[in-house]
Amino acid sequence: MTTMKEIAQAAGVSVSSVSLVLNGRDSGRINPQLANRIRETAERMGYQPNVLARSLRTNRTYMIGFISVEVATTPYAGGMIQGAQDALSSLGYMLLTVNGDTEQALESEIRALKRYGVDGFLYSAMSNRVMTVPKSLAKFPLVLVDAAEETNRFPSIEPDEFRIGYDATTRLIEAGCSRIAYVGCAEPMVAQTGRLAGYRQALMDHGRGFDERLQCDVLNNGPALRAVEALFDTEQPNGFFCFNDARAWYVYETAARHGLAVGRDISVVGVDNHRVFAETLEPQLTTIELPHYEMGYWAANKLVSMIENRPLNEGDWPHTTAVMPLLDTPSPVKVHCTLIEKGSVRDTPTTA
Amino acid sequence: MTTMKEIAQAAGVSVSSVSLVLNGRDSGRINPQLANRIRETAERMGYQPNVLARSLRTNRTYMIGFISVEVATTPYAGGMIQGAQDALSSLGYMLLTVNGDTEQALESEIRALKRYGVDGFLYSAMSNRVMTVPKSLAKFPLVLVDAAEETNRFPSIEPDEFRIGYDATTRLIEAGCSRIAYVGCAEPMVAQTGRLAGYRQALMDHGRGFDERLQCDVLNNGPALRAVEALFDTEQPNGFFCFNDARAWYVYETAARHGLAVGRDISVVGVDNHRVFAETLEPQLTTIELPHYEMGYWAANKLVSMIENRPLNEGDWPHTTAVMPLLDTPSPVKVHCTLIEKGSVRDTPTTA
DNA sequence: GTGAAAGCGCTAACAA
DNA sequence: TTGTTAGCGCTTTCAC
Repeated sequence: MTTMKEIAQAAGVSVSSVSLVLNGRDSGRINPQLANRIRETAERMGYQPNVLARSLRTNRTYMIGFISVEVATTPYAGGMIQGAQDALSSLGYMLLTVNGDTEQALESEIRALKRYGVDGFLYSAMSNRVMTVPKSLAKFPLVLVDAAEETNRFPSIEPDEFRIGYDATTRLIEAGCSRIAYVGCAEPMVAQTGRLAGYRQALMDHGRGFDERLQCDVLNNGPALRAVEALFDTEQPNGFFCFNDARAWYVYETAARHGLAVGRDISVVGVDNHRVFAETLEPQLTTIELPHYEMGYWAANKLVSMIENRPLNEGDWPHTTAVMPLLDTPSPVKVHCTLIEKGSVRDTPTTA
Repeated sequence: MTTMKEIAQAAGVSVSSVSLVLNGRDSGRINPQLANRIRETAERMGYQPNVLARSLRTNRTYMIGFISVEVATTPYAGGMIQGAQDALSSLGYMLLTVNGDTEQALESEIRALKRYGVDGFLYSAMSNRVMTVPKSLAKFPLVLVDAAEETNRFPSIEPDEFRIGYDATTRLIEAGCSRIAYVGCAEPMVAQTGRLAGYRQALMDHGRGFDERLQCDVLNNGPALRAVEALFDTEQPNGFFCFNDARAWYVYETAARHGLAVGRDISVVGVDNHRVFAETLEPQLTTIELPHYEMGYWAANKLVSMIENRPLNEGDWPHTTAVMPLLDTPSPVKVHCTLIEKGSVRDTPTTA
C-alpha cells in the first residue's frame, strides 16, 4: 500500500499538500499544476487511502453497524442488508453486520461495534413483537428497519400493514369475490393486527360486514391444513387473503384436493415472505412482496443524512412496488406499498 | 471513550505500562500490584480499546470481508453470513459484508475492503456456475463458501451434492419405493449434476437401472406443473427426489389433484432451500436442508486459522445434520451432509 | 519493573 | 501558495 508520504517524496512536495489535493481541498490553496502532478503521481502509484488512519484523526469511520435481532436467518434479512449495502456503497460507507439474538450477544456486539467506531446504527428486529431499543444505543445516530418503538424516539421504516390488508381485500372484492376469507396466524403478530384491520375496513367500505367465521387463524403443518379444509367445507369462501406463503400453501393444497382451481374458481392474494411462491405459483397466486430491500435502502440513506447533517434527497427514496395479478387481470398490476417514516407519513414515488 | 492515556493518568503510571497490562503482556514485567491497580482503574472507567488505533500500529484490523456474488438476496446468504458472524464473533473478529453482483461493483467493493484493511476474505458465489476468483484477491487470505474453483488454489467448502442425491435416493429405496423419479431443474446447475449422479449411483448400487423417463427436469410455473402431471400420468412413480422446494411443490400439487397422499401413497424427499416447506409440510415432506450456516461457520474459522497461522481446531468443525422423516420412520432421522475441504476430504462430526 | 519516545498514516492548525 | 508541526490512540523498542 502506497502512502501519502511516498507520494509526497515522489512528487517532491509535502504530505500536507498531497492530503489537500487528494481530498479536493486544494482550490485556491495549491497551484493547479502542482495539484495535477500530485494527482498523477498518486494515480500512477496506485494510491489507496488508509481509511483507518484517517478515522483516527477525524473521528469518522464511514462504517455503519447493522444489528439484526432474530431476523438474520429469516429470508427477510438478506434483502434489507443488501438494500442498506447498496445505498451505503454509493455513499462511501461500509456495513458491519452483527446479530444480537440473545440479550447478552446483543450488548456485546454493540460494544464491539462501538470499539470499531461506527458512525451510526441500523437496527432491525422481528416486527411481530413490540420492541425497545437498547439504552446503549440511545445516544448514537440510529434508524430502525422493519421495526418501530412505541415512543417514536428514532426514525424508522416499516411496511404499512393496514394498507396491505386493505389493498389486498379490495382487489379481491373488485375481482368479484363474494366471500373473502382471512387466513392468518394463530400466534400474536403485530403485522397481523394491521392487516386484519385493513381487511375489515375494506369490507366495511364496500358495504360488507365482517364475518368472524371467515377469519381462520392457524399454526403449522397438519392441524393448519385441516383447519383450512374445514374453512372450505363450512364457509365455501371464493376469495382468500393469506398472511404468508405457508398459509397460502394450505389454501392451494385444499383447493387442489377439492378440485378447485385457483384463478378460476377461487382467488388468492398472499404475502410472499419466502419468494418461493413467486417462482412456483405466479401468476396464479397474487403475491405481495414486502419491500425489505427498499426499507434497508431507505434506512441507510436516512441514517447517513443524519450523520452528515443534511436533508434526505428525493433520490434516496426507494421505488416500492409489488406485483398483484388477479383473476380479472391476466397481466401484472403494479401496486405500491407505503413506507412509514415516523413523525411524517408519505408515499414512495412509483415508477410504473 | 476513555483512553489509555486517561487511565495512565488516573493510575499514576505510564501508557506503556497500561498497554502491557491490558494486553496481558505484563507477566514478569509489571509489578502484580500495580497491574491490578491498572486493571481496576480501566474497569472502573469503562475502558474500551480503540481497535482502529491499534490496527494502525499492528497492521491487523480483526475485520473480515464477506463478498457475496449474486447470492445476497437469495435465502441462502443469510445462513452463511450468520454462521460466519457467529464464528468470528467468538474469535474477536468483525464481519464487513459487501456484494459484488456486477463485475464492476465487485472490483470496487474489493478495493473498499482493502482500504479498510481487512485481514482476509470470505467469498461466496452462486454454486451453480463455474467460478473464478478475481485476481485482485489472489494474494490475500481467502476461503470460498459454498463455491469452489477448478484450480483448488484456495480452501473452500460446499455441500457434497453427490451424497445428497445418493442418500436421498437410498432413503426412498429403503422406504420401499419401486419407481423413483428425479424432479430437477431444466437449467444447467452444478448442484444438479452431482445430485443426479448420486441418484443414479444409488439406483445402480441397489440393482436398479436408471430410467430416463423418470427424470423430469422442469422450469417454473404452469409449464412445470403440467410436466409433473404428465410424469404422474405416464410413469406413476411412487417416490420423488426433488431438486428444491419449487419442484417439491409441483409434486405436492399434482398429488393432491390426483387424490394421492404424500406419506401414504407416495414418498417425497426434497432439498429445502427456502425453509417454507419445513414449516408447512413437515413431517410429510422429507426435507434436506443445505448447511449454509455451517459452511459460513467453518469457512470463517478456517480463514482465521490461516490468518493467525495456527491449525484448525476440532471445535471449529460445524455439526451438520438434516432432518429426514419418511414413510416408514415417523420420527425424524438425522442424516449428515458432507463438507468438502479442497485438498482433503473429511466428514463433519455428527452429534446425534 | 517502569517510563520515555518513536511512529503507524493521516488531517489540520499554524508558520512561512 | 506551500511546508512544518502536532497529534488522533495505540504498540513497542530501548533506556533507565
